[in-house]
Amino acid sequence: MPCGAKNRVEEGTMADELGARAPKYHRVADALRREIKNGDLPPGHRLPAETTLVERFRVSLPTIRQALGVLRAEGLIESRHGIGTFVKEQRRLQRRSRGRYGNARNHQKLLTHHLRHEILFAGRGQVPAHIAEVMGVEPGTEVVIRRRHLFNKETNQPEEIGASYFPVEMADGTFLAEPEVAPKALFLCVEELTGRKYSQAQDQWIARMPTAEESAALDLPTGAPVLHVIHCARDENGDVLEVSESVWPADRVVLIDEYPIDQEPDDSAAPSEI
Amino acid sequence: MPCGAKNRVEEGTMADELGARAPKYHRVADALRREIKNGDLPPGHRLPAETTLVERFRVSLPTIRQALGVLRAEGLIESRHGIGTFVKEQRRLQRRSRGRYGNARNHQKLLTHHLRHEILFAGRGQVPAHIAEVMGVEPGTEVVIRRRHLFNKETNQPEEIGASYFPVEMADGTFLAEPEVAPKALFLCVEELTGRKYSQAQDQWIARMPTAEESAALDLPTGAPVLHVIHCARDENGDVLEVSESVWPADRVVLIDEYPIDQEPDDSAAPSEI
DNA sequence: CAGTGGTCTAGACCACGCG
DNA sequence: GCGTGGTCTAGACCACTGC
Repeated sequence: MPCGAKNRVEEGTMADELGARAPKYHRVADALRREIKNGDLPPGHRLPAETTLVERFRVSLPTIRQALGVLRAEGLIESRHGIGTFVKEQRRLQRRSRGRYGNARNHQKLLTHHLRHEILFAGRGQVPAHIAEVMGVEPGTEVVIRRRHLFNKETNQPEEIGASYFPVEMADGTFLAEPEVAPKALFLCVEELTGRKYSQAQDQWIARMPTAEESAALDLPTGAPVLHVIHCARDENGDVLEVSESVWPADRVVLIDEYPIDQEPDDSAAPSEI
Repeated sequence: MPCGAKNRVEEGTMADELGARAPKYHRVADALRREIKNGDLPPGHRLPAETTLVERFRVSLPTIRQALGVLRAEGLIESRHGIGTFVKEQRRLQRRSRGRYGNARNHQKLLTHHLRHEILFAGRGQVPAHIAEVMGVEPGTEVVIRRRHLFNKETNQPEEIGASYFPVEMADGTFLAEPEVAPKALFLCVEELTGRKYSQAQDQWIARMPTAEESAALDLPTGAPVLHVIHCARDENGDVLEVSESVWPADRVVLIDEYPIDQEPDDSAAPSEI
């Protein structure tokens, strides 16, 4: 540094907001975050080049890059190699989660007609550990698996990674094990094939960071998390008819769930000690 | 580098897994990830020191740190300053989301008896923009707000950040605007105070990266996302009784939702074009 | 005190997208 | 070609923890 001033980051603009002892990258991130939040840097706008920020904040390039890394992890900005760094559009598509069942019974069609289905795999396979747990079977048990990617028909953007798992004795030999797109909602197919009715469900909601595969398949920017739902449907006897899971890019999608609130005390739901 | 070999990262161990053109930090992350996944580095185990990894992989310290940053962002490891870097325990606490209502009607008590409540604020205030939207009021409208932090009684770890918002004309002047912990589930209090019944709900599920405040309040490791639910409850006329939101540390909590599946086609849920 | 991770620097070269 | 971000290096010093 030319003069003796230590810890000077755009003196006067931000020195008083955080203690002077906060890391430089933190203070740079804070200053940029404030400009984004208050509208000086609106969504879609390009940030100054990293080298420009180096001059402006009087810190080194790696420090600037660390600051941008913070904002990237917060989902506020997105960098495109060779082009620049941009303020992200914060709009999320709204997708229905549970109105699904009643809606599909009504219209007897695919649950998600605004999406293009791509069946990656359909057939027998070993159940993954996290699915085995909710299915109540040993890890590695053979099940019928259907893996799919769903794309937005308009933008062609990937919007969901999904998979369904069925007990072998129920689904093997049926078209559930064939890679054609089903003619209507899967659960209606299962009900027809087996004569059993979907009557109760359990959903597990998980937020986590994506695997490298998910990151590529969903076209996720670095640092963006995913929303992962594991859905287990049973008949009235409590036998598992289907376990399905979906993974959404959380920076682009919010899930909406609408349901009635019971007016009566509820004993049916096992009160699991948690 | 002493010899001319470019792109040599622990030659022979990993060079063939990814193309030799993959970034070094990527290949280092991959090698460590594999050791974690296959159990060579079990949960809770300490990784070798960064300087040790420098020697082992023959790359520079910043590169090792970048690789560890990848794994940290995936939630696989956690660094503790002055101590070391550890493989994270992947267990998540299971918390119920929806059984809530029926359960609480049954037992007439607090929804979450395993948690310690800390009321941060109770009283009138301006409704935040994202809540105003679901409430159907102008941003900045005055509402009654209750903000709370919930801690695990056993471990004393923060487990949820929550807030409830009520229309002023409904809640002002009642104990809902006072900072004492309510004697039973809030919605039962509201039903008693207003004589109106909670009859329908909408939940929005969002996964995102935490703000700095949330990161501190929930004691989140760097790179861990949060699960954010915005819950809107209405009476049978469609009037909003309460909007509440909860933010959970996604690396420690999974939300469980159990519900019956309708046997009849459902027309009630507005089919919103999405 | 020694060992750990956290911050910061001043460079270098590469890969990408566009004009 | 030029400007952008992506990768990588060899250092330095600081801050935290536990012995």
